[in-house]
Amino acid sequence: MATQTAAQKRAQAKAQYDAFLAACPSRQLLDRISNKWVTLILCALGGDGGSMRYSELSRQLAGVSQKMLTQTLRSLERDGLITRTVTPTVPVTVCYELTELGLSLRQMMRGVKSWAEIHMDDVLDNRASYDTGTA
Amino acid sequence: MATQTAAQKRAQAKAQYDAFLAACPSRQLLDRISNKWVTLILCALGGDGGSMRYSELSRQLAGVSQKMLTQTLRSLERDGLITRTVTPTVPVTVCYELTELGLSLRQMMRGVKSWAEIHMDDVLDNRASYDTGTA
DNA sequence: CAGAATCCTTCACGATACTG
DNA sequence: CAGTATCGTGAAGGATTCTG
Repeated sequence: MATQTAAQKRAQAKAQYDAFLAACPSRQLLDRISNKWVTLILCALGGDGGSMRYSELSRQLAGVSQKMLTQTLRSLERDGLITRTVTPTVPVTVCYELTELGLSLRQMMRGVKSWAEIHMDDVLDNRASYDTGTA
Repeated sequence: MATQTAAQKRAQAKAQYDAFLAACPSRQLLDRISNKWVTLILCALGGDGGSMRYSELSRQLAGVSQKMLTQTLRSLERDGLITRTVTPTVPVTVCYELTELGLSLRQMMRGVKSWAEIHMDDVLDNRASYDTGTA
């Protein structure tokens, strides 16, 4: 059977992909996930119950357009980082949730988001120094 | 003296910034660092001796244009994540190195880059399933 | 070697309007 | 509520040329 194909492939994967190479698929993947909205969506999901509706996400990610939100969610769903669940109520209810895979990436993303918040003032100071020529 | 201004501000910073808010400076910072080239540059620096020349970076980050490389390096320098050292040899020698601040972010970035490489096949499988409609 | 400056294309993204 | 579809623009980013 081929039920372990993915596992087998993954066993070799660790040495196979290299994002430093332009043609490597992992370069494109890195490009997709190195994105403001991806970071924020992954951080938002798993916040409380681990499941959020479209409108909740829209509210939490202040300033995101429907287009960007939908587009990013689709991309994440396609890559298997989140699941989309439609409940046929009236009106319809859609919930997004992290998969195991998405959860594993969320750890890093939380780190990146926190880094930005924690070191904001350091960066601001550095910019001020750089701009005024202060060594 | 104002030598501890930065430290004082940082003491409050942890609760002050929130990247979920559109107007928060940390949102812009998150946008800047959530970037393919930023990730790759930070990963490249600190690789060996911790210092790299412009041409070395250019070679390592396959496919990067001079414009993007220079632009990203300037941005990182301005934010205090890397230092730029010019040695007036003939021809001139320029070395880039991570600062403490840059080093702290590099940890996350290495994680993100590794994640992309390690989970590439998982993502590829998920995409195939999504595209063919295979549940 | 390590850029700066210019031009030019494309596409990311927002705004708007419509649907089940 | 949770989208899809269309349009328009501004800016990101590549290619090219020039310089200390």
